[in-house]
Amino acid sequence: MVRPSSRDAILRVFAEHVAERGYAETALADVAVALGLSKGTILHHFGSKEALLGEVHVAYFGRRLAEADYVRAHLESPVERLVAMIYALLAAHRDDRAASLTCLRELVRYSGDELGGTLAEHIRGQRTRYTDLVVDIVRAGAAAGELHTADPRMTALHVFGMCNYAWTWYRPDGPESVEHIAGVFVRDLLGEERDTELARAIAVVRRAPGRVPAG
Amino acid sequence: MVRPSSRDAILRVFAEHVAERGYAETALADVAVALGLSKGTILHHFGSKEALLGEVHVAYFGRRLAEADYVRAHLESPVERLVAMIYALLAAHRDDRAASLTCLRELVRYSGDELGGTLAEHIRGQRTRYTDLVVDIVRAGAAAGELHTADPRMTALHVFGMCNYAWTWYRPDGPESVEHIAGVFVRDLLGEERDTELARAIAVVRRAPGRVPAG
DNA sequence: CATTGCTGACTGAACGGGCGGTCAGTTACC
DNA sequence: GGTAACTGACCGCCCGTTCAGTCAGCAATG
Repeated sequence: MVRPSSRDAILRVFAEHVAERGYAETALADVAVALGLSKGTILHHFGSKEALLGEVHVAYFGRRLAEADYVRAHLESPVERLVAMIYALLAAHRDDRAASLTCLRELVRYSGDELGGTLAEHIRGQRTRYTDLVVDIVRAGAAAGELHTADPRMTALHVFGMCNYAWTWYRPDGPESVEHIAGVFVRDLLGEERDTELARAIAVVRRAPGRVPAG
Repeated sequence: MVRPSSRDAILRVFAEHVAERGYAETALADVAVALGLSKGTILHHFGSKEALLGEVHVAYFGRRLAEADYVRAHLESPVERLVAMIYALLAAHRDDRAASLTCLRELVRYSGDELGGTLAEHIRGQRTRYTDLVVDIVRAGAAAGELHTADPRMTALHVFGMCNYAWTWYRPDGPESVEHIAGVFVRDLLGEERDTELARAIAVVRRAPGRVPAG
């Protein structure tokens, strides 16, 4: 295999395997042969299997946070921002598929407060930041009277569940497009079609940095 | 340990372990010592670790389906039925906790079309039936003009995600009660407080069969 | 240019622990 | 005494991790 940056290739193939089979069912030996490398090389670069998973998480959340910052910078109204976040989360299932599936499958490894080194702590920090971003959007929308909620944090968790759970049923080659799904979800949540907001949100998210172009 | 029906005890403790650690990280030996049994006994009753997981799934979905049938029989309006299903799904996180967590964690094992014997097929059948129940409720509500959706199946998946994803953050001893969470979700979805429907739904679900009283 | 020595990617064999599963035999109950 | 629950020792595989060593590139040296 080529010399430079096997790291990225390892990360990518590892994520693909975990996305498909799950972490525990993924053997480093399989990843190695898929890359034409030896098992030893993978450990040489990352030290342990767990660290490898950690790096996939950090990279994924880095991308989502960059995207979110871009949305925040380019859309003003809370409704548009919220719609954009919904679309972004769903689009990641299609365009950043391996990492999305990996992180959503193995989410729980970094949710509890169990210790786990500085890496795990960092990942928890990223998650908290992302969550807070959406909570703030919901709160702002409620304050502006543009959307209604009895509890912004719960509504944010509602949104995360609605979008993230799609990993269990969404298939890129399925009949429903991400744009259609986002449209339905937005309508469910906001009570009416929001086609203009949706169109703007889609346009902004598509231009956002940190996105992996559809494979 | 007592002689009769170790089966149920094994199933229960196994589910508790999987709920806490995950399937792959659960060792049958640990379950055995927790029960004061030997590993051999567990295999003697269930044949394999996988079969054990399967039985937890079957029992869990059996309970949810019994509950759903009861709701269907005791509530007429689609809105009330939908509210009841939301409450039931959330309440299971509290009252049927070990099985809920186990099944939601390991959901994916029975979602793909990968083969897996008659048991896996049976479980897929249960899941399909449950999904269809909710899709039908949404469709009926839309037809009656009582709720709006651009796509009943997507809206049903929205509801499942919203409720099921709670496994990643809901804690029985947390600040928010299941009733509060259900109230917020229902409001998010239906656009306004639905306190009377929620109260009726809660009352019906609490009387439903197949429920495990809060531990 | 040839030599030397360093660095870091890479290898492959071996290790060792964990764990699901097997089985021949024992115990307890009807 | 037949049946079913139960045991505990054992097997064998899988897989993450270790490690001593190879090889390619490269910079400094003369």
